[in-house]
Amino acid sequence: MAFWKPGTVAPGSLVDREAEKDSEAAIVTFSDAKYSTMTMSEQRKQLPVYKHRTEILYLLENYQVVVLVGQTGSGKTTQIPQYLHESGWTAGGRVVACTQPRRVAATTVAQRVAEEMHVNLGMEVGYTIRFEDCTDPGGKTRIKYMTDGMLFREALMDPLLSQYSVIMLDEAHERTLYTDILMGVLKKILKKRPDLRIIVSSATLDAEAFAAFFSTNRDPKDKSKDNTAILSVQGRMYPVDVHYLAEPTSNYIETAIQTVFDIHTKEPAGDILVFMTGRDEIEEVVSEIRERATTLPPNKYAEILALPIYAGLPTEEQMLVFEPVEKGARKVVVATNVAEASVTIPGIGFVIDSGFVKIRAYNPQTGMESLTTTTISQASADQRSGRAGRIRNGKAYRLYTRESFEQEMRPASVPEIQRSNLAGMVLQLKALGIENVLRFDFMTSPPAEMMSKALELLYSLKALDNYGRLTIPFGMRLAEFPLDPMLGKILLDSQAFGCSQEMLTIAAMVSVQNIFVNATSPAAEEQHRRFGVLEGDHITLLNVYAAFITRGKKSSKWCANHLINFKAMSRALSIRSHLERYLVKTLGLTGPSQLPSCLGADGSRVNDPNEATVKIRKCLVSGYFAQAAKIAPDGTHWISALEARPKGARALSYSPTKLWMHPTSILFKQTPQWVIFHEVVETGKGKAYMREVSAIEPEWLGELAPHFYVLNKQL
DNA sequence: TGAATCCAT
Repeated sequence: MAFWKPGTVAPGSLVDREAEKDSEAAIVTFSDAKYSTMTMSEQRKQLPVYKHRTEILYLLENYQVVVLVGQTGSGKTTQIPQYLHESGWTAGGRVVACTQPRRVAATTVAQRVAEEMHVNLGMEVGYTIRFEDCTDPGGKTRIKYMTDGMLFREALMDPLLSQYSVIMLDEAHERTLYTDILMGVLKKILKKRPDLRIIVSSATLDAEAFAAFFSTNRDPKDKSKDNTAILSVQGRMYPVDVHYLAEPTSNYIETAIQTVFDIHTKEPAGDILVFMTGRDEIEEVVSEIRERATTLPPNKYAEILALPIYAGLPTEEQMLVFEPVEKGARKVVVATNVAEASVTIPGIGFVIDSGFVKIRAYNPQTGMESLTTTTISQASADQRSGRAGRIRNGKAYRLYTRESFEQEMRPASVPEIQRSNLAGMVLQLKALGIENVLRFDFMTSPPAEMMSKALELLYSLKALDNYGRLTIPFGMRLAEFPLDPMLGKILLDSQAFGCSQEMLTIAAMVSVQNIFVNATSPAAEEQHRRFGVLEGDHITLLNVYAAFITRGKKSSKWCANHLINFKAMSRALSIRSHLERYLVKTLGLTGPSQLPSCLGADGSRVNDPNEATVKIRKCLVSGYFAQAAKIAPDGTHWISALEARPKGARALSYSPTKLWMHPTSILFKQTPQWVIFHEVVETGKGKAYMREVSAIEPEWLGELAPHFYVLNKQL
């Protein structure tokens, strides 16, 4: 059976593919080098998805949207794009895209597929992630792995995504912000491009919902009008025995530790993975296990090795969890949610699940994000348990009752789009020509209040006009910038302030996390202070960066000496150079040398330093004016400047806000009267901490944002 | 006066 691909003149034929197989098999006998060729192709056929190859291709002929329910280990991500390529979907210069929620996934999967196809990565098979385009500039790339956010951005350049014949939205059940928006955008594109095909790869739970979202069939009785189909593919997973607590625990940390020792003393070999919510808990569990392990009779039980893993941990320490332990010893990895989907630790036979996770949620009333410990969803619980069944039969110990799982946990987590700051996304939708964003077809709509808040901010940044239309050229330029709108505005305005070089550095530095290694230690604080200035964190970061490229010669040794995270600095360097390229292009300049600086090229202050820091901080105010605060009378905290706005000019939904200086800020022990800040994080204890803070003069708010702080005498 | 789930552009 041959398949016809809409819009193609050269359908692939099974004859060709049979010939390929023959030649491969024939060559095998000649050399060991080619032997690996056969094993790779044999390996491909062993994957569960291979059995569904014909069916997948058939469905794609007949349905615009195929929802693929595929469990872990089915091989869908690496194989389906290859099947499409082999059967002609990439003929005529067209491309098959496969989106991933994470950068690492996009790069590693592309690497693997390039190996399977015996091509160089970046040619027939490539990937695109932010700031890294590993595809063929000559247009030879046929299979493209990319982050979901990148595909969304590509729609800005080409609203019909015309080069793609098939787009596979992988891991759609994770419901990331960009996957969700892409679904709405693709639904619109499908109306104009009947030749386009979409594969939505999802977990069992929401397959019907995805299909219903894309369905254009208004007549459920007439199946011939269906444009969507659902297909299930088995995974390669071993069964996992799930155990619940008989009674709820009041202390899951202690219960987790006890369960570790129960497993260790009663169960056969196999490493243990423990899910906790954050660094503090992880360190506590790890040190308790280490301590109690010393009391076990050494000749009776194997050695037990407890290791932490979380995103903020330095890379070298993270790597330890992937190393095999000595024979006979048992590894206990205590992890945050990184181990649920982002990181796979080999050799896990047992999972202990606290049932909790920290999630970030945006509060439109205060414009702040909070970080709170929440009960996980049933889908998360199953995903966590599944981590025990990757090598052989496993066991999962859930530190909650079956009743709690069935009655208290929601089936799936709240989609990201319902708990995010939507300003950047709304701006990009406007740039895509979607004027009425409130009526955009979302798979799950965000709360109306979050949309209003986003529109209000964009209006105050002058990216939207009185009618809610994108302003030209400013709003359009801002939308094209791959940054948060407030940060984007300071870069676009930096030319007028004469400090573009400095703002590029600052924007890059606030975009990476954990510049200081182990920032809470006294030694790290001391190093931090060496770069510190009273103007605040932004200029301190500028000093760190300048020292890194001049005195530090971009070396890892210098970083180690100053307790600075080398990986973070390298990333900042790369982000900066990309932002620089964008800024040069957006401003219509010929090269980076045309971008003004208020300091010397090497970061030393050749001009009046005071004048320079004023320029930089004023420029920050031009983008961050909505995030300003004034010190409280008792000097212990700050009050959001929104409080100082006249009633009529206050945010639609406004509540007065106390803000605290984050202990990692260089201004922690200082009392600047007025500040602006990059972000606020509200912790579980209900305290809102400002991060990346700079001292400002209140007059600047009136001068640079008169439309925002209307006639305010209090400033 | 004291603190960091995790991604993405």
